[in-house]
Amino acid sequence: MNPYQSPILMVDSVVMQLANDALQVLLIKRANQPFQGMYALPGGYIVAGETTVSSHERILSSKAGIEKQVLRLVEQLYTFDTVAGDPRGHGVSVTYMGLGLDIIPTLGSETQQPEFFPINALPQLAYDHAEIIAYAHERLKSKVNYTNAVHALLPVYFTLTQLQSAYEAILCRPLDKRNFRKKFLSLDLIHETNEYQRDGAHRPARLFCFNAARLERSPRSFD
Amino acid sequence: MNPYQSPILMVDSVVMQLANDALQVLLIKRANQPFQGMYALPGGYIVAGETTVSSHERILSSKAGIEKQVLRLVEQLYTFDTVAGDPRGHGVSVTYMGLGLDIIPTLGSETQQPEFFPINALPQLAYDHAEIIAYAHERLKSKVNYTNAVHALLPVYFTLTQLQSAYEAILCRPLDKRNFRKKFLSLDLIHETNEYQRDGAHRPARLFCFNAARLERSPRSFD
DNA sequence: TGTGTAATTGTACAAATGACACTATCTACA
DNA sequence: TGTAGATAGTGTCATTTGTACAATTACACA
Repeated sequence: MNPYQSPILMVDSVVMQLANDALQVLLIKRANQPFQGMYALPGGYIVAGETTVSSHERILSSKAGIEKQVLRLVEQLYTFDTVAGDPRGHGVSVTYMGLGLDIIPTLGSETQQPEFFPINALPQLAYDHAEIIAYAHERLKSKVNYTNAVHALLPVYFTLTQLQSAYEAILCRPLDKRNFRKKFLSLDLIHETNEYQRDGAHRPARLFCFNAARLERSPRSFD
Repeated sequence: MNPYQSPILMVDSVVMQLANDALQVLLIKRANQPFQGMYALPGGYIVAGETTVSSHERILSSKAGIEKQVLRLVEQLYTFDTVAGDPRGHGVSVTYMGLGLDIIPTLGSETQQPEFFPINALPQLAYDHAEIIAYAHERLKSKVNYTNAVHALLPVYFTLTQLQSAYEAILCRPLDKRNFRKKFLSLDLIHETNEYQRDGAHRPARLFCFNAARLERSPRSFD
């Protein structure tokens, strides 16, 4: 059917969420050689009849029990040639980034101990997965500067403090509270509600909400 | 050898250069079905033992006689699933963008009438290639705003007027001469030389030169 | 009612952006 | 030789944006 012998096609996935004031990445412990016992991104081979997108969904479901509805933003990252020094031999890996909230990985049909790790405290990783995660992190950092992408990491109703914490976790640096609020509110990406979050022995925080549930560009960049 | 049946892997290439004050895209006329006689991006199948990068080089050489040294900037764009309504059937296409100067396409070993067309006056295109070109154009527009990517489209020594024309061709809008010069010079991406270009019956223009021959980010964006 | 805790708000200075028009320098030709 | 034609080169002001910085508000609990 196919007169050409293609390289092996794979998908690797960088699933991220916020927890404990940090951006966290989903990793699995490899059950088999190569890199047995080491951590890696969930990934696998693309089979006939699959698009890269549907393959990505299948692999996350089977390896970490994560169904596609759980990911509130999915974006293709980059396609890597995996030749030099890669024990898998010659192949091509299409990588995706998935963002969500309160994701609880479970043992899928292929049990692989899925677990989230803070992006700044990752274990040693198999393959070139450390580079792929660094690439995903850069992409996310830049994306939150000119889009509402952070919506995929937050609940529908959130406080400005939560929003700022999300940006600080993604950008890995502290932000000035007054400047952050002034700037973000001027972008017209969110609107206030009349609800408040009562949290403890202090003034309650007003809850806000994104205008659009889907990815949207802001008129100018955040930073 | 490969226990999995992968989709067909392809590479498509968006080669661009400046000519006649316009950004131009390399197209070939298809010799075979499907889309026989229509224009398309140069592209082809990735064969065993090739990376996507080496496949891209081979395909440009064989289909348009363009050797890799001629492209002064090559960047991967995106990987498209080619399923819905695509006569090739199920496949995955990795797309690259290549930028150069004074590229003269020739009939390669696979003769396909390669020719440059202005990006704003393209003929009807095969497959989803119009979308791929639009994607490449968006990428380039955004890239020249925060990098020195335009260096790949200009000669080593160039005038500020040439530089501005390049930006206008890429961004498809006129720019203010004084603001453009002030802004660009403040970015520290180029330096002046003591050479002048004598062109006709008017004041000669000073020649400038990029500081770095490779891709470099500018401290802030251009636009 | 006082204390602790987090939420909310404004000002002043620096930097960047954007609109806008005239002078300089060369060639060619009368 | 000097004048016309053509492109190169340059500065100011008003507006917007970025950035540094601290006091007050509203609630829970003791």
